[in-house]
Amino acid sequence: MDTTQLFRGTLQTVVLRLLAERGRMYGYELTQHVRDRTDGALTISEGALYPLLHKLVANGLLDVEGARVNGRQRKYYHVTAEGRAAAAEQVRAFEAFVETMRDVLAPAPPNPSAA
Amino acid sequence: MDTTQLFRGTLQTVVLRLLAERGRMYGYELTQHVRDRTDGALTISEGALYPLLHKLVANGLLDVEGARVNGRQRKYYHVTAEGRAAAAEQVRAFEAFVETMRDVLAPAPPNPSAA
DNA sequence: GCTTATGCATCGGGTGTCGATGTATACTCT
DNA sequence: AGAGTATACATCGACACCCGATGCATAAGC
Repeated sequence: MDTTQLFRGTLQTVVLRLLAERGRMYGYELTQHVRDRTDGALTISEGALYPLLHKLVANGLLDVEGARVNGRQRKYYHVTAEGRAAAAEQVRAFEAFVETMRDVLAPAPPNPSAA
Repeated sequence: MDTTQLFRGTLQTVVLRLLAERGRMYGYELTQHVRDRTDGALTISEGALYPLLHKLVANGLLDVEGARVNGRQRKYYHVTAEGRAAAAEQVRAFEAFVETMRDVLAPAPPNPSAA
């Protein structure tokens, strides 16, 4: 089956979080880093990443900085203050989501007698 | 923001798991049960639920059983053997997904020196 | 008799993602 | 010199999943 479906809506959180943690990264680096860090469990497709990066810049969550390294073009991204706040909030939202999911998927709910 | 986006791709897992746990339920009951169990954090829209139930039946993961209670029509669903296996697998997949997410979202990864 | 709750259902549209495709430069191997 | 691979950007068509609106029908409450 496809685990992929679950990652839907997570990409933005991942990108913001990684950039918040690591200061600045460029697109290709993001794909490689995530692939390595998850042992291939999560791979960011370029078709999803680049449009997202553009959108995040347009929304003021990221800033871009062009560069040229070893003759190759790069675009370094880093989070804005707003982006950093968004990252934190989305990580929190993810934790809440997991919590909710566990409540639903739990084998048996505890008796809701008292508070 | 919308926490809703995260639940994408989770609905099938939720439905299968609940039915595997509780034996049999009907559509409306599923929506109410999930709403109550999560204190409103997760609400299953009918526009998402009914097509899914039909699909799961078509795929052999669920069986249907028509009924009439208090003059009102109901359709009880219960998991097949295949559905039960799928439920277990999808819950496992969800746990793996969460695990992967934590690896990515973790503040700092441990040094990957030894096993 | 209107509204609310129960209970089923479909359908149009939006959104996020994949996969394919395209461009360009640098390195490696033969 | 030419082919293949890695690096690095980007777009675009198609698909899957879901929401919100809408519809039908019965029962209960006001």
